[in-house]
This record gives sequence, structure tokens and C-alpha cells, in this order.
Amino acid sequence: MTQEASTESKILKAAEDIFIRDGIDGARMQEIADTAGINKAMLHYYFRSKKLLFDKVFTEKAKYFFPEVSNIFMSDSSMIEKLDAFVEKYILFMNENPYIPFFIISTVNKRGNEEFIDKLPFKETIAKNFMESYAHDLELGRVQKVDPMQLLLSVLGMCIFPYLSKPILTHNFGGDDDFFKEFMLARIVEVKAYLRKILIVD
Amino acid sequence: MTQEASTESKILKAAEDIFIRDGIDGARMQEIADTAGINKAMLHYYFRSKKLLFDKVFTEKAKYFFPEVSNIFMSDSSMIEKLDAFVEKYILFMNENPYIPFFIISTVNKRGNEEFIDKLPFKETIAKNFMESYAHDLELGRVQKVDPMQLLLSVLGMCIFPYLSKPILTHNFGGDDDFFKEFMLARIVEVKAYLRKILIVD
DNA sequence: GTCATAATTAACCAAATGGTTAAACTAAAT
DNA sequence: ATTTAGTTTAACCATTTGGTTAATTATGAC
Repeated sequence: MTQEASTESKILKAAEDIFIRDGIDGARMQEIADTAGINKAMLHYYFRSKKLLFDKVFTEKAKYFFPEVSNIFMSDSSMIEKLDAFVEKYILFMNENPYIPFFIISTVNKRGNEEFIDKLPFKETIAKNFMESYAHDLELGRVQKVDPMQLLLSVLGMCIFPYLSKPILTHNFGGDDDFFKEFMLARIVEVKAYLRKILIVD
Repeated sequence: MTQEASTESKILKAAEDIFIRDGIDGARMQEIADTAGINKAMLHYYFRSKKLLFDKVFTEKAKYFFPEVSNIFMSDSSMIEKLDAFVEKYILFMNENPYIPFFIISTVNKRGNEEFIDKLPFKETIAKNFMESYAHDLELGRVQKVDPMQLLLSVLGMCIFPYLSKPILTHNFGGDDDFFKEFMLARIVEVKAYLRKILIVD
């Protein structure tokens, strides 16, 4: 027999769906309650306010903006191998969670939301490890000299931007979600090749 | 003596500011009216509804998501030269209009907003000309063989993503708007170099 | 000046919205 | 069985919000 989900987790699941689809401004507490199949008062009983409920959802999702990829840059393989692993893992993960990039980007771009940026594992994890990895390989003469911060932003842009512009792409070139997924799988190979060409020492 | 702006243009200017800052859901008609320095009823007198006012603003701004860069790919220079010109013009323009990328991306990612995507000059302008330019240069053996659609997305990602993630960058690495601008100016050189390495025939 | 039309305003309205409250229900402890 | 604490509900509330209206003012044609 199936264990019934707790009220709190039912709320969180519903809030996730609605907040991700509509954003905090577009979301309606009533619709979250309806989706969860509970009374609207329960939302405030468990989470006090819309803002706090959103905080909970965002804090949970923020972890996955850079999911399990930061440790890649802590291994002792070469920079190019690390970048390969990063691109592959990142796109494979986002293919299963394609809403995350826009959810994060739209939240941090709203005024008064600076606090949320601190919840993203960026500076002390991926950025720091990326920089150190690059510096190490540069010293060994294994990579071309580039600005590592610019390089990081390029890698992120190439991996993340397609998910942000997905509506434009699918609308203009037809294709359903599966088609987009396939396109992104092919992209793994392509981006890996780009990065090799950028970094290879001639 | 200075000519006073018409009520209609005062409304449009104010609506631009507010919609760009808060999005259609976060924006308040009263604040738009206050910003324009006119009575709220005038908004409806001139534009009938919030949705139609937003439409007007978006339609105007949509033109600049790919500002005057599409014709670059219609010139008869080489693909690499065209990419150079594109990256440079695009970043120079966005440095003066850094809010545009997020405004467009957030709008097209909202459900029920498919109609807005048609207002972006993408498929028949930049995408088409980009593809043809690449095919031409490939035939002449002037560029490496890559997937041109993937390449286009990479170029766009490298140029646009930084503006979308600007809050994350400035929050984590300090720096004000001028610092970010400088960073993007340096990025022009960097991205140009990346693209050369990707496309150069060895 | 007068008349017609457009522009502008203050007041108003109904619906929606986030949030509260007091009562009722449930289940475990004694 | 009674108590106690946690959970759930229906009804309610104050505020906000997009939008309307009716009256007023400015403008331009004749």
C-alpha cells in the first residue's frame, strides 16, 4: 500500500510546480493550495507567508543550478578533461530539469532579491575550483593563455543559454521537447570540440 | 524652449521603465501613472488595458534583441569577419541596453506568451543569414565543419548570457555597472579569439 | 463667442489576493 | 473517558488592483 504524502511535502511539491511555472508574482496561493489538494490556510500554517514559501522552494532548487559539477574541477585530471566532464554532466542534468535555469535567472534578476544570490553555489565552489584548475594547467603549459573568468562565462553561456531561449527555438524551428533534448545531446559533443580548439596548445 | 512630451509618449516611457524593471506581473498600473506624472485613467484611455500597453512596449523593444546585426551577415566579407563584427556590435549595443536580454527572455518564457516570440527578428533574419553565410564559407573551404545551428547558439550564448547573469556576477565579484561594462568590452576581444580558433582551417 | 470634440481628472467599483481567525477534528497520552 | 496538542477547515477581512464612469477642462473649427 502507498504511504500518503505529508501535508507539508504536498505543499512543497505544489509550490514548486506553480512557482516555477509562474514566478513568485504570477503564482497564486489559492492555486498552490488547490494543486496540493489542501486548504489555503494550511499554506500559512506551515510556511507563514508566500515569500517564505518561495524562499523554501528557491533554496532547494538553487543547489541544482550547478549540480554535482563543482567537484569535477577538484579531480586531478587535466583542464580539458574536466571541461569535457562538466559540459556532459551539466547538459545531461539540465535535460532532465530544463526549467531550472530560467527559474534561477528570473529570480536573481528581480530587484530586492540579492539575498537569493547567496544561495547559489557559485563563487566558492565552481568559480574558485575552475580558476584554480585553469591556473594549474596553465603553469604546466597544457592550455592556451586566456582570461579564465571569460572562459568560465563562455562555458556557462554555451551550456545554459539554450535552456533560457528554448521557447524561441522550439517556436521557430518546430520540434517538441524530445527534439530539443536530442539537440542538446548533440550539443555536448559540439561544445567539447569548441573548448578543445580554444584551449589546445599549438 | 523645451517642447513638452505628449501624454502618450510620457506613458510609454514610464511603462517601459516599470515593465522592464518589474515584469508584467510585478508592474502596477498606478506606479506607471505616477512615474508618467498623469492620472491612471489615461493609461486606459490611450492603451485600453495593461496587456495592450505591455504589448506596445514589448513590440518596440523586441526589435533590439538583434539590433542592426542581421545585415552584417548579408555583407560579402568572410564568415569570420562577420562574426567579429557581430560580436562587437552586439556587445557594444547591449552595454548601453543591458536590461533588454532579460526583458525578452523573461517574456518569452512565460506561458501563454507564444505570440510574443513572433515579434523577435530571429528566424528569417539573423538565423537565416547566419546559416547561409556559414554554408557559403564552408563551400569555399574557409571554415571548419561544425553544426551551424550549434555555432549560432554558442555565439549568442557567449554574448547574451553575461547580461542575464549580471546580478550573480556583480554580487559575487563586487564591481559596479562600469566595471561590468569594462568586463564586457574585454570580452569582445576574447570571444572573437574563441571563434577564430573554432572556425580556423588548419 | 459658440459648439463639438478630445483630453483629463477624481471618485468609484468589482474582483482578486494574501492573510487571519475561531471553531472543529484527530490522535496520542494519561 | 478526558485532556492536550497538533492539524484542518470554512468563513471572513483588509488591501490591492485593473478598470470604469461621469463630470470637467482644454482645444480648435466656424
